[in-house]
Amino acid sequence: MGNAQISKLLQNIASAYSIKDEAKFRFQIIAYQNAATSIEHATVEIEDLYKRGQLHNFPGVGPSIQAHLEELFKTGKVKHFQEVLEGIPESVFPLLDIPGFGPKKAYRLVTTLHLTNAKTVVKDIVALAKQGKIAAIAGFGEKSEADILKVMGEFKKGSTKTTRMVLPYASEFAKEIIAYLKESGAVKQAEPLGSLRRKKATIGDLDIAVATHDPEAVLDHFVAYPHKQRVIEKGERSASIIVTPGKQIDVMTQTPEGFGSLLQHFTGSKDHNIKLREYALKKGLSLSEYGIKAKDGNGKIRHLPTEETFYQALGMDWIPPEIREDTGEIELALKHQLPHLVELKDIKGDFHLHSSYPIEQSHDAGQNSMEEMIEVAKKRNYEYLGFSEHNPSMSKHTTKQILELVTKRRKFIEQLRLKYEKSIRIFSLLEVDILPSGNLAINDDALQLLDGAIVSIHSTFSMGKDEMTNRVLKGLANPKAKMLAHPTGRLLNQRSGYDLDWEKLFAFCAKNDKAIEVNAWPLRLDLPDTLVRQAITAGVKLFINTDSHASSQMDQMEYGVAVARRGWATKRDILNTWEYNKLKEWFEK
DNA sequence: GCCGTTTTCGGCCCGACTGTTTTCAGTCG
Repeated sequence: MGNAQISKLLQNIASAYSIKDEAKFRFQIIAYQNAATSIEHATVEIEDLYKRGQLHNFPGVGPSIQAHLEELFKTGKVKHFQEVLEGIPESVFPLLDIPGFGPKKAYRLVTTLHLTNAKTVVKDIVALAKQGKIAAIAGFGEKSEADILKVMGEFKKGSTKTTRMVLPYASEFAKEIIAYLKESGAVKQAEPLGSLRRKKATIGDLDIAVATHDPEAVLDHFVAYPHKQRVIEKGERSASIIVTPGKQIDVMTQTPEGFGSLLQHFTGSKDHNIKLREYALKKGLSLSEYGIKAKDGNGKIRHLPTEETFYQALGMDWIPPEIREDTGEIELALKHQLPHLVELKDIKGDFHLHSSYPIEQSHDAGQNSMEEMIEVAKKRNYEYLGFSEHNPSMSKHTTKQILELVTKRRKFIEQLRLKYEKSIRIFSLLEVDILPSGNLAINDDALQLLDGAIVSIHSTFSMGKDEMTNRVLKGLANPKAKMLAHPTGRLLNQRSGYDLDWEKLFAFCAKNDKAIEVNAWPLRLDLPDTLVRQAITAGVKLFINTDSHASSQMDQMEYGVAVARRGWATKRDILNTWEYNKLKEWFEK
C-alpha cells in the first residue's frame, strides 16, 4: 500500500473521530492528522520501513498508530479502524475532496438525505440541490444550497483540492495579479505567499500579501479583477476569487508596520508555523499574523515590519522560505547554523541546451542556433555552457553515419570555441539515451569525441524498480557518462515517472563521481526537492540545467535553483557554480 | 494519540470568514 493511500486512510480516521465526537477525540484527531501529513510528505515508502523493521522513530507515528499500521500491512485491515469508521457511510469520504466540505457537513448531508453510494454521491447531491431539498435541512439554507451547486459544478470540471499549477506558471500568474493590484494606489508592497513563496514544484491556490493603510480600497479593486469568474469571500482584511475552476487567488492585507508578521504567517508551511508557535509558547510568547505578544500579558502586540525582525524576536536567524517545512530548519536557525543555500547568481553556466544544430537526432531539436544560445548565455554572465542535443537517431543511421555526424559537430564546435575564446567556454556534450538494455544509444567511438555525455531515459518507462535501477546504473557506468538527466522522468500533473532505487543510485553516483541533474523544465523540476536533499546527504554532486529547446527558455534557470534550494543545496553541491578549470578537470577525469 | 530547550506527565497554534444564527459551528489556511 502506497503512502498516499495510507495517508488518506489516517485522514479518514481523523474525520471519523470528528464526526463522532470532536471534543472527546480532540487530540486523537490532531494525532491522526499529523501522522497522515507526515506520511504524505515522507520520502520513503512507509511499507518499506515496516518491512525493514524501521517503523519506530517515524515522526508522528507513535506506539498506537504503529501497531495499527503493522496490522494493516499484515492482514490488510485494522480492527480499531473498522470500529472508528462504524456507522459512518462510505459516501462521506469522496465529499471531503470538495472545497467547503468538512467531515460534519458531509456527514449531515449524506445521513439526512440517505445517500450511501460513494460512487454517485456527488451526482446525487447535485440532483437533490436542484430540487431544493438541501435548503430544507436544518443548518442549511438557500445560500448554502446555491453554493453547493456552484462548487460541485466546478468540482466536476476538475477543481478538486488537489489540482495544482506548476511553479513557473504560478509565478508568472502571480506577477500579473500583483501588477493589477498595484494599479490600486493603496498598495504599498505586494508579495506572493504560501507554497509559491516557498517555491514548491506545484502550487494550489495563489496567495498574495499586500501592505496597505486602506485594505478596503485594495480588496474592492481586487474583487473587481476583470478575469475573475466569481468572488468566494470578501472580508475586512482578506478576500478570495476564482479565476477559472481550480484557480483560486487569495489576497491578505496588513499595515506596513506589521507586514513582516503577515508574510511570515501566510508563507507557512503549516508544519513550520505550528512548530514555531509551539516553541514560542514555551518562551511565553504567542505568535499570529499580527505580531508577537506575551501569552498571558496585557494583550499588547509587538508589530514587526520585516520577517528578519520576526525571527530575531524569537532568537533565531531568518529562514529562507524554500526550507520552511519543519525538517530541521528551526533547530538550526536557533543555533545559527543554517546552510547558505545556492543562489541564481552563483550559476556560471547551463549544460543542458538543445540547439538547432542538424545532427538528425532521435528526439526534439532546438529552435535556436548555437550562436543565438551563446548570446543569451553571455547576457546572463555565464562563464561557460554545454551543448547537448539528442544523439543521432539509431534507427535512421548506421554506426558509421553516426560517427560522421558527431565528428562533423565536433569540428563545428571547435570553430565556435575559437570564435568565442575571449568571452565564453564551450563544452561539447550530447544527451544520450539509455536503452532498455542499459547500453548507451551511440557507441564508444562516437562518445570519445565528446567532453561528456548526459544520459537519460526516454523510452520503456514501465520497468520494475530493480530492472530500471540496473538499466540506469549500467548506462552511467560508461566512463563518458557524466550526468543523469531528469532522473525520475516525471511530468508534473501528467505522469509520475519510473521507479528507481534512489539509495542505490545515490551511493553509486557518490562512489563513482557521477552527477545528477536538477532539470528546470517547468513540467519536470526533476530531481524533486526531497530527493535533492537525499542526494546531497549521500554526497552526490548536482548540475542545475534548463533543458532549453529555445534560447528564451534559458531564463527558466531560476526554477531549477528554487528546487535545489528546497533540497538544501549549497553552492558547493552544484557543479555548474564551479570555476571553469576545476569543472574541466572534473569532465576529463 | 504524540512528544520533550521548563515536561516520561501534561500539554497540544491562531485567527478570518460565512451562513444561519440570536452567540456560534464549520471550514480554511
